[in-house]
Parts: sequence; C-alpha cells; structure tokens
Amino acid sequence: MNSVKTKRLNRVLEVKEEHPKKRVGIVPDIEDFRYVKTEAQTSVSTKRVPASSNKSSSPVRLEKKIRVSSVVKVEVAAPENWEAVLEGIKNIRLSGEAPVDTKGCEKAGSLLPPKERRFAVLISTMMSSQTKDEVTHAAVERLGENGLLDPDAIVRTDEATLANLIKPVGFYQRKAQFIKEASRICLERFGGDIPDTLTDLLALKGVGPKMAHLVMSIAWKNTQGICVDTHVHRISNRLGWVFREGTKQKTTTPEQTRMSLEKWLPKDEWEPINPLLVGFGQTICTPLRPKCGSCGINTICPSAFKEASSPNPKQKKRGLGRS
DNA sequence: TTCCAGGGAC
DNA sequence: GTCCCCGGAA
Repeated sequence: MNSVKTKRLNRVLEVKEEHPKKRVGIVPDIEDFRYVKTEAQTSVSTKRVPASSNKSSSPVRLEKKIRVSSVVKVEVAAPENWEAVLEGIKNIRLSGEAPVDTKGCEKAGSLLPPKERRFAVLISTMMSSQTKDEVTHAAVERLGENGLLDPDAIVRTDEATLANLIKPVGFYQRKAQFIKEASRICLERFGGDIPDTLTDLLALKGVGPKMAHLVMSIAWKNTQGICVDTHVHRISNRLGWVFREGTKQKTTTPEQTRMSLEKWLPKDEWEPINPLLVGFGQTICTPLRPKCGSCGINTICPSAFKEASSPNPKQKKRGLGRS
C-alpha cells in the first residue's frame, strides 16, 4: 500500500518536472488571448469590444476570452481508500442500469466516417445539456435525416428551421444559434472539421469546460481533462475527494472539482470517471435524499447518512419581489 | 410551484 | 455572483 502512494507521488513529480510553463501561441481573432501548452486551469470570461469603428447604432460586441493558465502541480496525496471506493462504485454500477448507460453523445454518428462522426459528436454534445439522452439522440437523427450533420448544410439553414428541428432539446433556440455559429467556425477555420484542442473548442459559444473535455475524449479520443458535470461535482465532494485550492473545504464549482480531482486521480481513470459517477448519481447518490441505505459503499463513504432523508433543509430565498 | 442543469451575458 | 434560457421532475 505504501507503494501505491510512492507511485502516485512519482507520477505527480513527473508532471511537475515536465511542466514547461511557456506561452506557446496567440490565437488570432481573439485579442489578448494566450495559452500554454500544459493545460491546467481554465478560465473563461467575456470582454467588451467595440463592434466597429463608427456605428453608433450597433452595441458593443462580446468576445469570449479564454485563458488557460499554467499552475505548478503540487504533490497531492490521493484520498485514503480511494481505490476501494472506486471499486465499490464500479460494482454498484455493474449491478444496475442507469440512464447514462443508454448513452447519447458517444454514439452520435457512429456509422459515419471519422470527420463526419466528430462533427456529429460536437453537435450532439452541444445539444445534450439539460436534455435527456434519448431526446438528444432523436434530435441528432432528425438533423441527419435532413442532411444537416454537416457544417456547410447547417450554415445554409436558417436559425428558426434549425431550432424547430432540434426542438425538444433544452434551450433549443439558443442552441440553434450556437450550433450555426460553431458550424461556420468549423468551416472557416478548421476545414469543416471540429477543433482538436481544448482551447479552440472553448472558444465556441455554447461549449464550456464540461462539454469541451467531453468532446476531446469522445471525438478525438484524446482526454485532456476530466469531464465534470453536476454529478461528478457533487459526488466528489461527498466522498471527500476534492478540496478548494490550499484548503480542506469543499469545492464550489465544477471547475474547482476538475482541477482538484486531476491532481491525484490516475489519468487512465479520467475518461471513465464521468459515466461511472453520473450513473451512480442518477440511481444512488442522488442530489436530494441519497439512497445511502442501499449503497454498497456506505461503510466507507464519509458522507454516508449525513444528509439523509431529512426534509430539504434548504432555505435559500429566491427573489421574492422587486425592490 | 419550485428546483434544477451548462453556459452566456452582464 | 445573478439572472436567463426550456422543460421535466420533485
């Protein structure tokens, strides 16, 4: 067991040594955009830029600005028992079906040639947030039937038509707009293919860290980071797997969770951890009233029965009126 | 009726 | 950090 820890530390040290800490490029079109080769921390912000020199009628334009900054990875010991916990969750997942198992994005365009398949994965991913997998899948099918799993065709389709086609997916109007714009960028800057780096994916509106990592994994088979969604975020905290930088406090955002997890979780677990925890979160480790009683790791989980089936203690006030 | 999810805009 | 987008689930 000591060997495990040693191995882990060696691994981390390795990362530390190869850390180049260099700026390697500036992406055109986006002002003041710098990134480093070693992705480690991603922040996304928007910036106001004058739309054009002299059009008083047009408002300022917003550019999405991404900065991937490097941080020195420190030696972080893996959580006690993490292997047993992970193993336990894997066993739980083997014995039951979870919605995530009847997948979505992974299967998108699986019959298509590589480039077309990648595009289908991107579009599928962009549509999938807050949307059941079956609904996303159906929308992808509908696009395919209409010859619209193709950036060129999408660019030539008007937004309302596109929105109508994908309609049952969540936020379809907004997504139609983002998908059209992403298609244009794929054509203009990537020869009709999808971006193959995290940074370029993040530059697409409608693609945030969660989806960007998912696309890198699925479309390019090149896992750059952990795809952290609400389930991974919640469960990692319940397990005591993640902490805010330099503290022992829980993380408060999925991005903090991602960085904290990546510090110690072996890389070959990065891709499978998402479907694993998502399914676990859908069936057992639910946001509200987790089913600790029937959870196979309730003897080793630090949060077992801690927030059990008591009535929702949340008393966060919503905006009750106007001021 | 309220809550919730990724991401954008502010 | 807060609201908004849609619609389904609690």
